[in-house]
Amino acid sequence: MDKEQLRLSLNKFLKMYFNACREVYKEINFDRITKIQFRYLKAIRKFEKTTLTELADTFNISKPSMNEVIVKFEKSGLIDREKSTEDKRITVISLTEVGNTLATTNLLESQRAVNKINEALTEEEMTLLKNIFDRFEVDDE
Amino acid sequence: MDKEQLRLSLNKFLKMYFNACREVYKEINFDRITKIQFRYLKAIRKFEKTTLTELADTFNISKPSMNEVIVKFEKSGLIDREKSTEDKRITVISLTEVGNTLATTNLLESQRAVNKINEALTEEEMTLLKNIFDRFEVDDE
DNA sequence: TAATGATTAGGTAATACCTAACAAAAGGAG
DNA sequence: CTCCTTTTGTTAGGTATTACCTAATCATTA
Repeated sequence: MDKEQLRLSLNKFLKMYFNACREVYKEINFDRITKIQFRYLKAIRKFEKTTLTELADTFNISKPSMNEVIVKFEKSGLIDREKSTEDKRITVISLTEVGNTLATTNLLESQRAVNKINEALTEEEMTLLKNIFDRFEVDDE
Repeated sequence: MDKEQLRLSLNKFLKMYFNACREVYKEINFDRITKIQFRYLKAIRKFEKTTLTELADTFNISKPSMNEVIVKFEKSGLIDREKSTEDKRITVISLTEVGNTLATTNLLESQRAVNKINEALTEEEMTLLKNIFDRFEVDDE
């Protein structure tokens, strides 16, 4: 098969996906969040419950720097902070519902894309596509 | 078909694509370029030859602001500037080869992805995939 | 001579980092 | 059980970069 032709076809599919992304981003006001902030949010989500020190260590930045981010996240309603009862020095950080929505945009985007796939293809085609997609299994980071 | 299963398979494919992107970005040092700078580059590419005023008007920012960006682009070797011979007030802006490469990253990324598809699939499967991709034709912006 | 294109000078606000210093709490040694 | 050290979080103050701004100026054209 001619690679350039396949590339152009791939771009059609990708364009559909990125449109789905843009739709979702618009709906949840994703624009205000920067790349690095998004990475912090995803880390908090991964930890479920975490602390300032753990986050600062994870990203190799100083605690005051991390604190700045965390304070801003709290003011924006993306995280909750609660004093630990066992160790009163510790403040437990977790995502609010809004923060969780932002941190999991990939879920929303791909769900949206799947809906579009569902609309465009037959059952048989979807099965074909799924089988082909499964051929691209990669290790997680 | 179960949508969640299809979504997980889609993610495998997307992960392959984004890995291809990351490979390319690493190779061409894309990290230093911000989102908005990328948009400016793409605009210069679209115009082929343009001027400061045209760019400032296009993005609705002041000419000094635009100038700042342009000067930085020139210092980074992304654009060339040449005085017009017809109207000596005008400086014509165009992309260098490096700038063009950056502005067209999508090309490099999707080419890379196609190579990975080529490695993973048979001729028959690629034809199938191409036909399915073609079902997602969208209007350009 | 007025208008246009580009540029310089100087300023603001936001982001993303930093070090130094410190209070509160916890933990261990004697 | 008290004293000392460590840990956690926070404040204060600082830097560099990005992305914008207005005002003013210079060269050129109409």
